[in-house]
Amino acid sequence: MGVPRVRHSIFDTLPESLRSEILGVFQTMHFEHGKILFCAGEPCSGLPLVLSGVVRVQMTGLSGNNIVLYRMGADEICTLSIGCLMTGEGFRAEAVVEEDTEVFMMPRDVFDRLMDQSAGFRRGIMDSYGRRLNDLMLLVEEVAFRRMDERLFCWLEARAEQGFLMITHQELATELGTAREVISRLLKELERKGKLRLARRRIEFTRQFFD
Amino acid sequence: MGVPRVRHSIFDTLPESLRSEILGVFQTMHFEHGKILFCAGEPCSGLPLVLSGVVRVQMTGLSGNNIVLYRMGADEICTLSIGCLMTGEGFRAEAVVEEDTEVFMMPRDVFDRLMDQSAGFRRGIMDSYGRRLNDLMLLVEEVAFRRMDERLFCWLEARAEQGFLMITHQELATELGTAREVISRLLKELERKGKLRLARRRIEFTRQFFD
DNA sequence: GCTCAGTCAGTGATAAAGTCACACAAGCTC
DNA sequence: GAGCTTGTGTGACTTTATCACTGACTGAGC
Repeated sequence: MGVPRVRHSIFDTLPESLRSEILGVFQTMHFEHGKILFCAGEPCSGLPLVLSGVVRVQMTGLSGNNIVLYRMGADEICTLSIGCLMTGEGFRAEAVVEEDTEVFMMPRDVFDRLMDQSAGFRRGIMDSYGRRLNDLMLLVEEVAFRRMDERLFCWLEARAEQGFLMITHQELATELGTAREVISRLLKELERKGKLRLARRRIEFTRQFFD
Repeated sequence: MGVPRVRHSIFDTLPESLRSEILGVFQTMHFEHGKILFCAGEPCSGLPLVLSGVVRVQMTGLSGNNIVLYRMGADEICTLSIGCLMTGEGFRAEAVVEEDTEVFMMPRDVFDRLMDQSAGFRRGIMDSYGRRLNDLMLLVEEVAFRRMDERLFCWLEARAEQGFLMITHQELATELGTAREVISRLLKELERKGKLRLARRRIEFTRQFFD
């Protein structure tokens, strides 16, 4: 495998001495596909910096339904955990690893120290917070006002470049925060229109899809 | 009117010298009921610290529908503006004054300086961010999964202590991110059940409401 | 190969919520 | 009072959610 290039841009602005000290102390953690980075209600053991891979953050409603809130990719920070880390209360969300992931788990005291000592670090954290807040606001708008057929189509469109997707209707329903039956019916409708071909766990996009 | 006690708890942890300097430079601004603190897309002139009053933050969907995201009261910080302030892009939200409000409008350079110099200030900002994020996550869950009759009832319940409310159905619809007709029908239903009495701009709670 | 259990998808019936169109009523100005 | 604006009520219809059930596909074990 070789030694992975372990880096995160939030360290770029640190003075050299501080950086090498931090990087020396840290060990990176590996999480495989399907592993849970943190669960709903669990106290937070540190601030995860995502070095590579993809982590999905989703929440379970009181009704038991799920919805995906956002994803974190390489070079992102699990902003959600900061609140967790500071107040000690867990959030009602869980983080599931979608693609094998490397994470720096930054302990609380290191986080505090960097917040104290580095303006660049602070800026990175605040940026991340701002983006997350914006994402969630857009999500509220989407869930409240957009039609499901349009939302589904957009979601598919954003991942159609490979020509097909391996995903179950239930997983799609969780992405959009709706029921499996709704997705099944909308997909069938798209298949009737000739934009898709459906199979078990598989959605294939036809040329028509892109018109 | 007398001189209002102009204070905000985020200043409490500042060293005395810094605090008196900041407080000396600031002027508080007054906003009256109905005034707009900031509009969607508008660049941000500073970080508003709410000293008194109530400000409602709402967003307009692409469809033109509105939904209330959250409210800010005395001693709160308009966290949303920080992202705005840092990236220079406006958010798609607007802030409307509900009860006459006093605000410290903190300029960008002062914000940066306090972030640099005060751990307490940083902590206050991060706390505020965490709470906002949590609120929005709960809102996503509510909008995605909860039934409207239940949401309406909870909303009314939380403000029923006075025995009546002066509000239009359209305003209620904006609170919950739905259509006016939906609210009208649900309210009529509650009236039929004897829990409310409806009049123009007015909802009166009967004893039955509280059972 | 065959059976069986578990997972995944399709669908009808019904209820809840959103949209459209319009009627009408209350309060305001002239 | 006439004419206007704002707020509410309601029918008709569409979209979405929920419930209940069916059957199809897949993999493990025999």
